[in-house]
Amino acid sequence: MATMAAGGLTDEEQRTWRNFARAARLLFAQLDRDLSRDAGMVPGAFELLVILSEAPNRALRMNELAEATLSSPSRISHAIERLAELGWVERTTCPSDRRGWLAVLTDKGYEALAAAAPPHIEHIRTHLFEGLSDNDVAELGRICNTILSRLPASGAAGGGCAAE
Amino acid sequence: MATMAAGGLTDEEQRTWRNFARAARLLFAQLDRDLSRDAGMVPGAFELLVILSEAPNRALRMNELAEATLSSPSRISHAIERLAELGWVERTTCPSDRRGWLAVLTDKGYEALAAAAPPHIEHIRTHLFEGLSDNDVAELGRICNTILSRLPASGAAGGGCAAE
DNA sequence: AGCTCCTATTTGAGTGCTCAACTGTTGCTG
DNA sequence: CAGCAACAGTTGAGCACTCAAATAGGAGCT
Repeated sequence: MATMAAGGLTDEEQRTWRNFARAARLLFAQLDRDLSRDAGMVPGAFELLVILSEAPNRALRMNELAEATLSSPSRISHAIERLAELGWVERTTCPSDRRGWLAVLTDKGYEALAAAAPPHIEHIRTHLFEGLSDNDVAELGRICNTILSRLPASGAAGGGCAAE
Repeated sequence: MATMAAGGLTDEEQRTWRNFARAARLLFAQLDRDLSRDAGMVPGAFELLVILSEAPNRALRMNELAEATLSSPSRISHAIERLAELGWVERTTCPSDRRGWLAVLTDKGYEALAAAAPPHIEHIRTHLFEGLSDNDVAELGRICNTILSRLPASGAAGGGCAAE
């Protein structure tokens, strides 16, 4: 029944596209659920905390956060406000540029991250990697890197940014 | 800097995970933007229209829609209401089960889908497939299918459901 | 019939995201 | 050193999704 969604894709491409979309969405949904159940963490908060924890002085400017998470300044602004209400980050003015703000990970935020990380990583392993061979993992990484490199404003190759 | 997010993953796994997550999110975000720009279609609406268009009589029950799109009954209920307001679907009572409702794709909805599909597919090709070899496509499909098959409540293999 | 449990769906409150203004800074240019 | 475009970030409205509660019909048992 290769009707509407078929267009100019081969059968193989259609299958791959649907599998890729389903796998990605289901996987992210599962991980988000796990994270919110285990750590009471809203989807996306974890990523912000990780990135901050890896930054020098555990601090980053808002636009750097936006870039690192591939999201809009607006989203970062809202999200950091929520994290600040939880006491997980603090905002300090940027010394070198009075327009800017630094989001700083607090000790409390670091602890929340430290508590959330191990189960989360375990879930990534069980849901994503456990069924894949070493070769599959390498192939998947390579292919995704290729996809990334062709997407607008991606920052592909090796892991991008300072987030590694 | 393999700190918090490292845990029990190898370097290769970390790289693959980050590339996969970035590629998937960036790709979906791009396609959603394209779709909403070209067709004024909210993310997710397209998928519903496709599934309805492929169903017998262009009609499906709410729970079937939920299953096919891997989403909650609640989301379907809200989403179909929005599509109904646009005149793209209609709701009729289900003859065999008075609890149920059928969502039926209208001609207007079919036209909207027919207009939206070609550019969308073209975008899938350019963003996802154009940089991949035939072998990459096959590998990616196979790997995603493996991932799917190990995820709870997935319905993997060959394309799942009637959606092919 | 009547009871009870299960399934199908809707509803509404709450929350996070997007998009389009808006405020305040910086730094280039004449 | 004005003037002004570009930049950094916030704000608020609007919308889509989630979760829990509510409605309502079916199915099986006695």
